[in-house]
Amino acid sequence: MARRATKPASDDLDVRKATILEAVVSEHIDTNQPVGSSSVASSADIGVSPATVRSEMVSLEREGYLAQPHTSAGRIPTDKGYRYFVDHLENGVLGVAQQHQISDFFANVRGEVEDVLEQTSTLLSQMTSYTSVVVAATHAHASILSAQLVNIDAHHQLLVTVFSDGSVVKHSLTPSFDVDYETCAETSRQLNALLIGTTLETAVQVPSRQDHVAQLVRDAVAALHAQQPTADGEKVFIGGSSHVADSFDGVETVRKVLSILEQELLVVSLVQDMLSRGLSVAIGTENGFEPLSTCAVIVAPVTIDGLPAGAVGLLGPTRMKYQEAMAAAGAVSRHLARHFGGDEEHANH
Amino acid sequence: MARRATKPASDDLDVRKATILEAVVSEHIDTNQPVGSSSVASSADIGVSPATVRSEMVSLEREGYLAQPHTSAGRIPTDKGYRYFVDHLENGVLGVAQQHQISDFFANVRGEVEDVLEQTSTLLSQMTSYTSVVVAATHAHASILSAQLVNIDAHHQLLVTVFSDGSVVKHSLTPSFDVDYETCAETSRQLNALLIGTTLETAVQVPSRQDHVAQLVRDAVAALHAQQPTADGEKVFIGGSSHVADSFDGVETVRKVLSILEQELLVVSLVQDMLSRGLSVAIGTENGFEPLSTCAVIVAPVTIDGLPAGAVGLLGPTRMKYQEAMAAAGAVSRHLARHFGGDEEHANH
DNA sequence: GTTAGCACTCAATTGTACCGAGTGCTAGCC
DNA sequence: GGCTAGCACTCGGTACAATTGAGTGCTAAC
Repeated sequence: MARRATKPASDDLDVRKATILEAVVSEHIDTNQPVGSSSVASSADIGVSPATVRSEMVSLEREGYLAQPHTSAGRIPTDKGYRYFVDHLENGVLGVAQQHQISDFFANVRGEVEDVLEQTSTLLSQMTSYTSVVVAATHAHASILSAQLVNIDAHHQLLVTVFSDGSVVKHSLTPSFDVDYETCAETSRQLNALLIGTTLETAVQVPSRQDHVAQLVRDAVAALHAQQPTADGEKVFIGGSSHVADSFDGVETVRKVLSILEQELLVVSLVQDMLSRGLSVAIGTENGFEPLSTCAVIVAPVTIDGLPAGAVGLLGPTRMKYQEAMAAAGAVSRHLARHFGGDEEHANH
Repeated sequence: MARRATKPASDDLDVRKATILEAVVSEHIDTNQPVGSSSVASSADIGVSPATVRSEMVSLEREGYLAQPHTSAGRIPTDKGYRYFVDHLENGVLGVAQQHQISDFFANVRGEVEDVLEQTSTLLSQMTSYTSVVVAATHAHASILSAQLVNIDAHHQLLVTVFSDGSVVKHSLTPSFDVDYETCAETSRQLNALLIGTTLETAVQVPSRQDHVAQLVRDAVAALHAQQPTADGEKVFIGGSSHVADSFDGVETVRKVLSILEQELLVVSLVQDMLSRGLSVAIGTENGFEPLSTCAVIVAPVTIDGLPAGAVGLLGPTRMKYQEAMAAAGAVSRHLARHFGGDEEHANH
């Protein structure tokens, strides 16, 4: 009660305690069962009896790394225990088969950026058996390459805007007056003159004239700049949500997690939040969403030509296989960066 | 064994049998429990004793409408039993609250078609507590209003095509030669001359010259016409997949169903198949996918200005609340048609 | 044709005993 | 002083039997 021996406040543990903790965590990840002192003691490199392990476990429990479901059961890692485990994990290497799987995928993938990202998310979830998340960053900073107003019919026009990052956005206009082809063409010309080279963050000077073309230009610019800062253009691709069903016990947990995944905005903000806090793994309550308190989330930022371009992530139970999952996420993120970056081809073959 | 009394082959039942069957089905839908003879007997308008009900049930079981989990349990409807029930359901009316919910939604909804459909799917799943599916038909028959080649950089061009149904499609081109702005503009002009007014099913005569512009035109047309007939442009929006978790007992079933839902092509073909067979409800094995054999699927086609434009659907357990669900799907489908059809506004306000 | 009565079946529940994995503590050992 | 063998104790899980009760099928009488 009074004096503790060596490391009081530091989060560093005794070598032996660390070994024990790691043994408990990895065995629990394997078996999903409470881990007892004897199986830890027999676990290879601990030359010490179960009794000793036990007393160390008591201490680890007092310090919050382990917990006991009930008196006569083994120990389970707490979030803090997992955290220690993850922090002291050396970077894993991917199996050769998986490396090949990734390379093959990126060698053969076709289609537009969105298609590639969607398939990437499927790949990642198949590789890991966890639910995967691929987030493509907003194009708020991309400049406009082209803006064109297309006449659907007299009362419906479509503003089609192409950005320098290759994204295309459409906005419907429904003016109260009739519009003909020529008016559209003229509006397109003025829009191009006005918008090309600007970003969505640039303020532009719209014409104040009262004619129809000016009116359309104003409407178009307004529609374009009206992007909700929330829906912001991030695209999210979620793959393998069926894995949620086998990652968690308890239907209620499954429902909660699925229900979070349905809200893409939440997912985006979770990932963004982790990136901004510099976290690559969020364990249990660390992610800030109560319904996800039995989940762990792994993210790996994707950086293309030095710029943040999004992230890939994995969501699994706290008892997930961190090393494998982190290695997979990392590898896929690097491949993505290479695929879209620099001198490489942009999307299509 | 020899003679049966009245209706031998017809799928029509005795009035009393029908009443009993309906009582069993609706009580089982309410309780998710096998239904016994006595609770059917006491169920209102059957002026008959449990014993009589029992002997009728034996006969219903022989004819395949009911099944018994085990000897001393009540009866459960078979798929055939549900089918009879559904076929003899008079059209339900939606609750006032729900009618309001739908009207409010469509009065306030903003954004492009895709956004509206996505939100519609969320609406439908929230109203019914089932997983919803919204399918927007392909634009194979829509004609091209505009085709433009935009220069991303010297080696990357984006072909942006606008169709008469308001859809916008992009295709990346990566020619092996450098392309400048003027080449792009000229290509765009030729593409427009060539493509405007055609559909993707129209064959077009591409130029056979060897200059860069002609090359680009050929590439662009090829990319445009290369649409997989499968991925065909149908958009699918799935809402409320978390409801899968509380619709089914058994993690394995949940996993299977989610895993089907992940494969959008499967979902589309399921819906298309049902539409082409003129089915509005597929119960259990009727839907043709083994993993969905404990599911029922409801679809309601969406017809805009007389043309098939897609469908809305609901997926739940075979013991779903058919009347409510069908009413909801029907109402939403009608509102969608009105929202996008005729003189109404196209998408935006 | 209907039904009351009855014997029967079988899942679900309850109670009991037991096993064993795992613990915490302590006394003795190195 | 740290480690460990030994031991009493805890408590979830399992196995088994007894009991309950919802529900059936059959039959004889109305």
